[in-house]
Amino acid sequence: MSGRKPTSVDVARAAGVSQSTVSYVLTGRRPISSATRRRVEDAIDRLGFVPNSGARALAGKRSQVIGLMVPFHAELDMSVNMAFVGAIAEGARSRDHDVLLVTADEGPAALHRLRDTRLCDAIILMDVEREDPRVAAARDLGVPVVVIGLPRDHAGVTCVDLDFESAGRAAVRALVERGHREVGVISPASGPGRPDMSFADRFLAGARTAAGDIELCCVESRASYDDLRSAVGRVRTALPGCRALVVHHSAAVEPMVQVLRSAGLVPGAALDLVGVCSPTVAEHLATQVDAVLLQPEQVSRRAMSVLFELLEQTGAESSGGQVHLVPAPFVPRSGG
Amino acid sequence: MSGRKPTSVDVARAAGVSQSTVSYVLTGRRPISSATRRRVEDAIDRLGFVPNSGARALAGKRSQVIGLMVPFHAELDMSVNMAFVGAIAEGARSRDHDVLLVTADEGPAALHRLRDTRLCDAIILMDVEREDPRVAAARDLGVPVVVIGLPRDHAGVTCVDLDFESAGRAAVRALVERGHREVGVISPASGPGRPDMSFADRFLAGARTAAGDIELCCVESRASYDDLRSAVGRVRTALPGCRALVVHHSAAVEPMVQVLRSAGLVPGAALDLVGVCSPTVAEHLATQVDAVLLQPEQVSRRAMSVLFELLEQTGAESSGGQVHLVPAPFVPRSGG
DNA sequence: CTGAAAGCGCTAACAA
DNA sequence: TTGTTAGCGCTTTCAG
Repeated sequence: MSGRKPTSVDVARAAGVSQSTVSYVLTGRRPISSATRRRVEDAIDRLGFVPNSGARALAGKRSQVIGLMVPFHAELDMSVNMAFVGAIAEGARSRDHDVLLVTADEGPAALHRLRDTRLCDAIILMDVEREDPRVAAARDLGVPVVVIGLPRDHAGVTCVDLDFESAGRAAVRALVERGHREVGVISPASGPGRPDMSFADRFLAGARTAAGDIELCCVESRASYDDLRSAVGRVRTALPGCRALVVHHSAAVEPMVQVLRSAGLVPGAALDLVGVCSPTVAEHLATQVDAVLLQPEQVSRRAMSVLFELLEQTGAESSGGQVHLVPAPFVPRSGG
Repeated sequence: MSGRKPTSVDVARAAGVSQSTVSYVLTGRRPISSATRRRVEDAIDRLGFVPNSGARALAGKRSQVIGLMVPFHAELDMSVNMAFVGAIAEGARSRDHDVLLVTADEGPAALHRLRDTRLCDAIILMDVEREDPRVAAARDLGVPVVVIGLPRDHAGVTCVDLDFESAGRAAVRALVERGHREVGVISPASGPGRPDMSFADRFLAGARTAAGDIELCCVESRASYDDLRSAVGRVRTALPGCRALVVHHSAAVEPMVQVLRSAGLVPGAALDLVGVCSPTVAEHLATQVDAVLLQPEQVSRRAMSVLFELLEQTGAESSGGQVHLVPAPFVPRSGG
């Protein structure tokens, strides 16, 4: 039983090389003859050597950690959020990085803290809405930041988000193509916890574009039955002949199907329903409906690749401030 | 504009003290006269000094980071999971620590990695079920670990979990006290992603204890409408006169209320329903039902306090291996 | 292609 | 109560 945990010095001794050579084998920052490389690598896994992250961060000025700011409000759709987080964690690991989690209610101060402690090399902000004090802080943080969402004033900040506008277009277009002349659109309600969701408006803008001279009735609703039932009621009051609905809210799609079924309006038969939701929700639906898929994993993957591009730049070139919109594919109900 | 970011040396110079004094002011590991303490603290926030976490970890042998292993399977109730995570993050920050996130599918290897890199001082494993390879790894990791869940072989590992057994007792007892002689219990189904949920069994064990000579009909169901409807059907087939139901599944409670209402069985009127769910779910319910509250935040808080106790011990005393069960309070529907 | 040596910015003896 | 000093375990010049 070796008492102490092995260091790169131990590895160097075991391999009969200098300690810096061990480091260079690890970092790959200079050519190493395959002979010594093998001896070092052998020593490494013979001793079970793992580099000390603190020492590495101190000497190398990089922690190999990505900061991730996550919202924990009860109002949000947590299963979707978890999908974001999971994919981000995966993307980080696949690039030999780790993820440090901070809660959104630590606010802009957390960004400065993460920078100043040098705890992480780059930061991802989830769930950024129209107005958000973190965006200003991110802009001149001096550390690469990628924002998930599309804030109003996003000049100089790299943003990745779902393309809600094209999602709105796709949803309505699908219904128009099925011959509908009247369409109801049910958007997530902006509650007290969500003062300014830009995505709802972007979705509606897209929907209106696709509608052209088609009648559109837009109402808001939370994801509960009773609210959805009343939302459907409002649509049918405004547009009595309407047989086409769009629900823009992952968590509302399943309840909506139930509401409609219990009102005798089976989606796919009595009316057409387009659900705008995550793939998980779409798959678990008993009744097949048309879907516009919001894919959190895709957004996360994109965010990670953009983030690591920023990270690889020297810092001078600063290709920041771009907006990346991830498409939301339309998937007709099984059988087209 | 000061170019470089200030270090403790800069602070020392500005305060006219030695660098170690700055360190001692920060760590509080030795008495400092209030006079110099003030001068140091002034210098600190005049310069905006923040200690470098890498250097601190390297020198101090503590990273001030808690590792958190989170499950990301789609089968799980993500909103509940997020509540766990949020409360853990909060608990860490309130003790001046941060949280490093790793995904459960990195498995036991991640535990070794976290230990060997010295990335974190302690680890929390979420969602540990009956058999879990991570438990063995945790047992002799040499780093404090707290497990959320109750694995079969938990000797030598500190566990924190909800007290599902007493929750089961409370749920059934409440119905018995309301005069019911026949009770249906609907448990979460153990799908392919969840081979061995110990909590479902513990809940049922509690339910059976409280039942005594009362008729109990236990069925499994997933959280969707159609499944729940069929589950209710099965109960009513077995126990035609049964007017008392328990649903043990946060995500199933709201759908269940709908299923019952649409069958003309309004909870609280035609029958009594006890929902075993998180406070969030209970609050958002339109129809008031009796509830046994599973409080993820309480579990997290407990886990954190236990973890920090372990962390404060020298390591010799090893008060590990204890099991901490967090009670699930029964809350009668409004008005008692 | 490899080695020697100087830090990175802290903590914690050891001295006073 | 405070200062001096020796590391922590790496990365990265600077020399060969």
